[in-house]
Amino acid sequence: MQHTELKVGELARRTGLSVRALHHYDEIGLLKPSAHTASGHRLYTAADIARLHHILSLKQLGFSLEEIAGTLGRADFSALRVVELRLQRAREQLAEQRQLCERLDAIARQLRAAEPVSADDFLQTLEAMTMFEKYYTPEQLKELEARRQAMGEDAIKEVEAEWPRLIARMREEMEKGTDPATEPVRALATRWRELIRAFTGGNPGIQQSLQTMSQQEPQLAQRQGRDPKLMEYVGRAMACLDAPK
Amino acid sequence: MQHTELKVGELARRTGLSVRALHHYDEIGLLKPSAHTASGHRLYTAADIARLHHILSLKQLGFSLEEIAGTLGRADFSALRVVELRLQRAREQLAEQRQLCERLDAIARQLRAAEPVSADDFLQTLEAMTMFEKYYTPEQLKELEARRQAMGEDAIKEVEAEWPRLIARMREEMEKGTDPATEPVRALATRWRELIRAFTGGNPGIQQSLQTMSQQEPQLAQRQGRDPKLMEYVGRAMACLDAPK
DNA sequence: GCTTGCTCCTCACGCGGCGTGAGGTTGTAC
DNA sequence: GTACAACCTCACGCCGCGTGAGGAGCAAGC
Repeated sequence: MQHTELKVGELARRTGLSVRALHHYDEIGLLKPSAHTASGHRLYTAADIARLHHILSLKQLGFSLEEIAGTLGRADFSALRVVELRLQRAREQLAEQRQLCERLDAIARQLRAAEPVSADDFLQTLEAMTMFEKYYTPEQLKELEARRQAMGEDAIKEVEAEWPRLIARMREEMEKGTDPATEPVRALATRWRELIRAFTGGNPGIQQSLQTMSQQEPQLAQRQGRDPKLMEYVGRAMACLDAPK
Repeated sequence: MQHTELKVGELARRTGLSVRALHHYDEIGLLKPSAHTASGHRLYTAADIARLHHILSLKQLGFSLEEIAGTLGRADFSALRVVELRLQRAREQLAEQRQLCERLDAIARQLRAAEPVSADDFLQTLEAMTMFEKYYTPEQLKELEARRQAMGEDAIKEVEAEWPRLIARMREEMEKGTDPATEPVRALATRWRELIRAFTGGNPGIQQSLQTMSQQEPQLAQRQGRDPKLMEYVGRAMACLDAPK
């Protein structure tokens, strides 16, 4: 029984840790070898090795070195409570990871479905997605996704291409000073309303979220050419649609 | 259009970032404000803000600041490839998180089922579990778990209490020098075999894993009092069981 | 004895993404 | 003029080590 004390290298080899890690544990007081040679080499006894195994067990469960030190420090801890707390944290992290995967997967699917996308388009899409996640509830997002699926890729692209044209034509009329109650503004406003309805599906919650978003994020509308003046003009045209001719 | 340039504080407020974070992005060259006041205050232009939004989008997807800088640096990257790589990483992390949750949950269940457990028992159980995860395949672990469920807590405890007694009695006989072919060693060996069979369920894979574990981890057996000499004695007793009387 | 080659030792900096001061200047309001 | 907020630039701290640098201990072969 003379060879029970190990030097760092040996212990590192047996546990799969690095020598540096063992040095670190020594530094922070987590595992101090109970003996040293005359020349200062660390000697780990059987008790040290047992402690190290406990440390590694707790480490596998995701505890920080500080938590491990605290736990091993006083032996009167409630194991169940410790584990349950850790489990709760792990569950939260799991949920976050899952969300992240879903986000990435959604983006990847979009990218695969679309033509090779320019970097700019990609970043713009990303921004739109984060915006959506900010203003729409998860259920609303699911409904929107379902509607997109139902419409099909091509139809979506058509709509996305139509919007800028519609906005441009509306602006023309506004700048010409056309009365919003008359044609062709009535027709444009009707189409405008149709496109919005195609998006919301008539869901009042989604309508509400859409409105909130466009109010809170004016720069988004701005980039699409929907500045406040134009929107006011469109608003008047809509009102005229509802009013009897 | 005179108020489009923002100072750090304003930008921080609008994005939810900290001023320090923006300083950091400046330091590492990720987002350098394109203008400064005469006195050196940072002024973020609309373009800077747009870039920041891109940065935040990519950050939400779990990219590191360095990766983001690289991605935004050259505009010719393949969005799909970038996202797919990130997705792969995220999936791996998700799998790890899930495993961790399962481990923690298994331990929590054990702790809830058992009486209030001492810290030492807890750590010992942990060690046993990590050992098991090392030597048994996931399917084998599931089978073991199922068999435990079927046996019930109390039966398991009885067996766990019986083992040390059985080992002690076997050691007595060995030290008395009893012929392993005779009673009462035959009875003890028979019981020994029964207990092992109750554990393995006769599954040859599990039998194999059990053997591998006890060979690779002699200190585990040692702590239970099953030293090499005793095991050799048991082995002889087993052989006598199989041989005709 | 001396060298070779391995293991051991003690500093000490580095990573990522900032938090958190310290200590000083600028800008704005009363 | 004076308060107070917002800005500035260092610079250290976190966590769990990796990765050297520069030197001493230790067994084996010449």
